[in-house]
Amino acid sequence: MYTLDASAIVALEKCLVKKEFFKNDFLLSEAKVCKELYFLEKGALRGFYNIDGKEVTHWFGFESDFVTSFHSFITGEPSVENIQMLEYSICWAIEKETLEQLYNSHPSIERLVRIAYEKYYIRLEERYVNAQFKNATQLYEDLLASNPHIINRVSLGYIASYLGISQETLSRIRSKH
Amino acid sequence: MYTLDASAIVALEKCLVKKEFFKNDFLLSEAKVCKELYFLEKGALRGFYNIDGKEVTHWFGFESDFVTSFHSFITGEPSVENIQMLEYSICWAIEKETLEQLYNSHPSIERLVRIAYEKYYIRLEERYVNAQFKNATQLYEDLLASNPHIINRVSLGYIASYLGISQETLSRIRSKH
DNA sequence: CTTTGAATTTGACAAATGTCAAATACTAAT
DNA sequence: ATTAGTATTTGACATTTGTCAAATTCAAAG
Repeated sequence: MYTLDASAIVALEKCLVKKEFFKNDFLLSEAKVCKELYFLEKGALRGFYNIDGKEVTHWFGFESDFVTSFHSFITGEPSVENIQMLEYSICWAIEKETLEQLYNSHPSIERLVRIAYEKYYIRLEERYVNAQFKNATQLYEDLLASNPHIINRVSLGYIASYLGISQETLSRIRSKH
Repeated sequence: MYTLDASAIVALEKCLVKKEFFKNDFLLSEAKVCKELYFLEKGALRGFYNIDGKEVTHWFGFESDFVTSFHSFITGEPSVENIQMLEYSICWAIEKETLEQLYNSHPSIERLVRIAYEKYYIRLEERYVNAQFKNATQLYEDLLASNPHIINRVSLGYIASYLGISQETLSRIRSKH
């Protein structure tokens, strides 16, 4: 893991704003432009779309994750997704403009972000390939193997959605142990 | 689109190596560590996995794309994917170590890459959500709408694989206009 | 401990897509 | 133009997963 130099840490800390949220609070609602990036110190949350009247959870965030609607944050367009807390959570927020000023004054911060994007990119790529080429049972077993803690913190309806399968199918998979 | 300052362009050009490939040549074979990033000036290629004895194409590259096995390039682990040319192509290659030296001497190059990752991340995210929550017909129609040129340059078997559906299903969708 | 609402499971059936084999169409080289 | 090899389409059927409704289980509040 890349670590910032001391002066960058000082500069960054001056720009972070602590925000607390309770279960079910929204960090972001669709149609709003997301102008902040968040670091999730404690808690859990989900990103979801409303598609044809249904909520589709496509992503979870946990401790130490960077969180935002990346599409909205990067493009400046209104968000098409919602971010909602699954538990009481503590976030540190930074404005997009502030972050970009920090990039100019502290290249090590831009490097930290570049490396974070690399990590997140390959993580998403792996999920993508799995989702497309594994069946429902394999997806669930892989999740159990790689992120067993999710099962204990997230309700099964959200997990089914995250895996791209119906809740009933997930339930049937679980009933076969 | 972000543009480099003049000195960065000069420095970068000194580090790029031109490579030509013919149709069906491999840019990368699985099990090899991918230590280079490529800029595709001209041509087309595909990334694919061998899963259970079947080739699964999960990605295409065209003119102006950055190309590599991101997982292998970033982690330094052996590639699990192959990259193969679909046509005669011209690439510009840069070594990972060389690129990292350029990050240090020219922050604008690191910025260019950071912005490229942002773009690639949200592109992948969009594909991911589509793949998971649209049916085969919608996926094909979306592809026609957003990337009509792909149909003319890539064989249907690869496109079916890319969309995560069987070639027969794609053929039946097409027969209904 | 009981109640109430939410979460999860189960059953019956429908729909979408995959698989395998065969037929047809296309392409490039002779 | 002919041929050989490849790409694409079609048919018949199997399999997986989704949908809807109902039953059951769980969890929090009183």
